[in-house]
Amino acid sequence: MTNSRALSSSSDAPAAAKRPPRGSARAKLIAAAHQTVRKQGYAATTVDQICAAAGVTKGAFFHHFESKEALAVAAAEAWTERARPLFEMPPYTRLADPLDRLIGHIDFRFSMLDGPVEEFTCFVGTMVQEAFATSDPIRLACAASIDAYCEALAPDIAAAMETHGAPEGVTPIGLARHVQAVLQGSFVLAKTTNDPAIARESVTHLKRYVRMLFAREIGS
Amino acid sequence: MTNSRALSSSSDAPAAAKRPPRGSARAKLIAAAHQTVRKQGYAATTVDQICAAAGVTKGAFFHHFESKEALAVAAAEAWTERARPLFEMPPYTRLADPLDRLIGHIDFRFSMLDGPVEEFTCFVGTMVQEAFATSDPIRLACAASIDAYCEALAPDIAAAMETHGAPEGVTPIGLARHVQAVLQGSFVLAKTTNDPAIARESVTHLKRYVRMLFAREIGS
DNA sequence: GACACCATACCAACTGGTTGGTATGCATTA
DNA sequence: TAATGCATACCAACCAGTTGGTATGGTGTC
Repeated sequence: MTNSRALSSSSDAPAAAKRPPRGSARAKLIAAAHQTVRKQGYAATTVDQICAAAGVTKGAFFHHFESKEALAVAAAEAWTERARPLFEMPPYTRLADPLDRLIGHIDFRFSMLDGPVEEFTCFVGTMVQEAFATSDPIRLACAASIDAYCEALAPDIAAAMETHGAPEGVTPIGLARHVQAVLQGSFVLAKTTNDPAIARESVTHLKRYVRMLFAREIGS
Repeated sequence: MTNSRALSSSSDAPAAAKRPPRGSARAKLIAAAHQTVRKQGYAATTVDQICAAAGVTKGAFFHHFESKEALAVAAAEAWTERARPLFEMPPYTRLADPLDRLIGHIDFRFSMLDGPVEEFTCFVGTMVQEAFATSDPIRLACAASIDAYCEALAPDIAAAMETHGAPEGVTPIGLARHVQAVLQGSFVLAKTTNDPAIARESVTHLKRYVRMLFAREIGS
C-alpha cells in the first residue's frame, strides 16, 4: 500500500471499492455490540472494542449514538427485530394444530443450542442482568424485547389451550414467560460449563412439561 | 506518642468498641462483593466500591486478595457455603416423603422471591454471565457453586423417583439442574421488570411440572 | 450539466477522570 | 520483636466522551 489513498483516480470504480458503503456504520456498530456484549457482558465491553469489531472509529460511534448507553438501547431494539423472523420463517409455523406449532418452536429453540455459547445466548438477557439497577433506559429496552418475544409466542399457546385444554391457573402469556425463563436459565447454566449440553437438558424438560400440560384428553 | 486514643483504658469494653474486630475485613469484603455485584454486576463494580461498602480501605483489600478476580473466586466459594443452610435448616427437610421435601424446597425458593430484586438473585449466576468467556477461574468457581446446589437437591429427587416413579429420561441430577435453570431464568425475568412477581409465576410452573412428573399413580 | 451550497458520515488525536494495583508505614497481637 | 492486619499515598493504564477537521452525496439554481 504505497498510496495513502491520494492516488485513487476517479476511475477506480471497477474492482477496488474496499471501502464499506456509506451509512453502514450504525448497523455494524450494533452488530458488533451484540457480538461483544454476549461474550464479555456490557460493562466489560468498551466503546473502543465495539468500534474495532465494527471496523469504524470512535468518531463514527459518537456520531450515531450520543452515549454508550444509547447504543445499548438501540441494540436492544435491534435485537427484537432480529428475533422476529424466528416466528415467521420456520416451517413449523404452518402446522394446523397450534400445539404442534408450540412444540415445533421449542424444538427449534432446542436446535439452536449448539456451538459456542456466546453464539446462541441472549443479548438482552445478558445486558439486563448488569444494568437493571443502574440504567432504566437499558432495563426497559430489554424488558420490551423479551416482552415482544412472549407476546409473539402467546397466540399459539392461547389457541392450544382452546383446542386441547389446560390446567387451572395457566395463562398464555404466563406460559410464554415461563418458556422464556427456561431459555434464559439454560443460557446461564450453559455459561457455567461453557457447553450447550446442559441447556438442551433443561429445554427437554420444558418440552415435556408443555406436552404434559396439554395431554389431558385430546378433543374432550 | 501523645494520646490520640491512648486514653482507651483496657476496661472500656462496655460501650465504645467502635473499631471492628481485627481480622474481620476479609469477611466484610466478601459480603460487600455479594451485595454490590448482585446489584451492578461484576465488571461495573469497582474495587473502591467494594471497599467502601465493606468499610475498609484498599490496603485491606489487597492484603487479603491478590486481585479483583481472586476476590470473585473467593466470594463464589463463600456463596456456596452461604447457600448450604438452605438445605439443612428449613422444617420441610424433616418430612418423610422425599417428594414432599422436594416440593417443600420449591415452595421455600418461591417464598424467597420477594422484596428488592437484588436481594434474592444469585451472585454466581450474575457473575458467570459476564465472566464465563474472560475468566476461567471465575467461571469454574461459579460452576462449582451451582453444581453443589444441584448435588444437594439430587438425593431427594432420586428418592422421590424411587417411591413415586418418573418418566423415561428423567434423572435426579438432570431435574435438579432444571430446577436451577428455572430459578436462574426467573431471576433474569425479574430483573427486566424489577419485580419478583414474574419470577414467582415461573416457579409456580416449575412446581406444577414436578407435581405432574410424580403424579402418575397417586390420584388417577 | 455544471456549479455552489450544505447536511450527513466519518476520522485521528486528545483529555479529564477513573481503575486496578503498588509502595510504604504504623498499630496491634502473638 | 516478629509477624499480621490494615491505612495512606500514589501511579500507570485505560476509558467514555470531545474537538476540530475531511470526505461524500444530494439538491437547488442557472
